[in-house]
Amino acid sequence: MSKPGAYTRADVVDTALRLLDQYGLADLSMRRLAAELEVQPSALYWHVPNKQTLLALVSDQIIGRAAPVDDLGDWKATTLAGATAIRNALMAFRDGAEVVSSTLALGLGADGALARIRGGIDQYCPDAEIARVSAESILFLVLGQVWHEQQRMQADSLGVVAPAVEANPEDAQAASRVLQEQIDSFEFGVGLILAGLETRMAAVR
Amino acid sequence: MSKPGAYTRADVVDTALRLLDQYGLADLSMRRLAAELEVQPSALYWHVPNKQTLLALVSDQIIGRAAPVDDLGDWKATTLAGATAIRNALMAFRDGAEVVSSTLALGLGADGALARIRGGIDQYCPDAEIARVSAESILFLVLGQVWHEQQRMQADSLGVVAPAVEANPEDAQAASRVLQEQIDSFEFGVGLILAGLETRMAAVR
DNA sequence: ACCTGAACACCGTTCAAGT
DNA sequence: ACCTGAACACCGTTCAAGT
Repeated sequence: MSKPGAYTRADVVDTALRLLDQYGLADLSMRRLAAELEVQPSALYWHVPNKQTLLALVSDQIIGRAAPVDDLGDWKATTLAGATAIRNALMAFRDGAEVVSSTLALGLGADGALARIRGGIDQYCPDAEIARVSAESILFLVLGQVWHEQQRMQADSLGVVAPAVEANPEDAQAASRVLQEQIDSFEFGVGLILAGLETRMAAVR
Repeated sequence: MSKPGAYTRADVVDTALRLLDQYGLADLSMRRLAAELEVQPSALYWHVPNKQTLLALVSDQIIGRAAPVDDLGDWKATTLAGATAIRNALMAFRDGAEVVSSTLALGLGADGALARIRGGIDQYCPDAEIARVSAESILFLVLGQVWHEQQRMQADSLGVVAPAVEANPEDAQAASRVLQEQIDSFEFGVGLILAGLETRMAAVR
C-alpha cells in the first residue's frame, strides 16, 4: 500500500489462497501465482522466502478462518465443536486438508488447529501430556477424513470413478445423504476418542 | 527376464522403493529413477502409465511388507497388533507415511492397510459400517503420527531445529527415551479409539 | 522498497522411431 | 517387447541490475 502497484505479503498469500481454491494444490505454482499478480516469478521471493513458507502462510489463513469455539458447558460437546470448526475450515477451500496436513507435518504452521481442539479437553483433563496426545489424535483423524473426502469429491467431479451413490434420479437427495454419512462418520470417529478419553480419566480417579 | 538388460515392472518398483528410502520422496523423480536404472526417462512409461501409479505400487510394497497379524484372542490386543504392524511397515522406509497417505487419499492402493486393522475389529464388532469407520479412524491416526515422526526425524538430522531432547551427554539414552515416548503416545491414541468403541458396543447391547 | 531479466538446474509426459 | 531420441510444456530458485 506504500505505492500503487506494489504488493504486500498479504496480497500474495490471499491470491495464493484464491488460486488454491480455484485450481487446486497441484496447479498452484509460484509461476502461475506470479502470472496472476502480473509480476515476474522472481518478484515473489521478495515477499516470501520459498514456496514451503508460502504454503504455511496459506495454511494459517485456512485455519485462522475457522469459527471461534464457544464453551458449551459439556467438555465433550465443546471439543466436538472445535473439531467441527476445523473440519469446516478445511472444507472451505479446495485441497484444504492436504495443504494443512503437509505444512503441519513439516512443523511449520497451523498450530492454531491443535489449540482449538485442546480448548475443550484442557478444561477437563488435568494432565497436559494426555490432553496434547488426545488433541493430536483428533486432529490427525479430522485431517485424514477431510483429505479423503476432498479427494473423493475431485475424483467424482472428474468422472474418474463412479460416485458412491448414482443411478438415482433424485441426485440432490442422494448427495445430501452422502453428506450426512460423512458428518455421521466424522462425529462417530471423534466420539470414539472422546469416549475413550472419558473412560481413561474415570479409571485414574 | 526375457532378455538380459530388459527390466520388468517389479524391477522398476523395487528400485523406486530403494531410492525413496535412500533420498526421500522429494528426490524421487522419474528422471532420477531412470538414471539409476541406466535407461532413458521415457523407458519407464512402458512399465508404468505415470508417476502416480508408480507411487501406488510403491505404497503397496510398503504395506505388503507389514508383518502378518496373529489372532491374540483379545480383539483389542489383536487390533493394536495390526496397527503396530502397519506402523512398523511405514517406519521401515523413509517418508513411508507420506507416500502411503497420498496414494491412500487418491484412493489408489494400500487397501491392505485397512484390512489388517479390521482383522481384530471385525471379529468383535457385528456392524460392518461401524467396523469400517473405526478402522479408518485408527489408520488415519497411525498415518498422521508416523508422518509427523518421520518429518521430525528428518528435520533433526538436517539440524533445522533443535531436537526435542539435547544437551544430554547420554545421547543413546535420550534417543531411546524419545522412541519410548513415541510408542507410548501411539499405543495411547489407538487405545483411546478401542476403548471408545468398546463403550459404544456395550451401550448398544 | 519492490521488481525485472536472464539464467540454472531441474520436472512429468508423449511419441515417432529403432532393435 | 522393450527402449532411444527428441521434443513439449512446464517447475522452484538465485541474483545482478533496474527504478
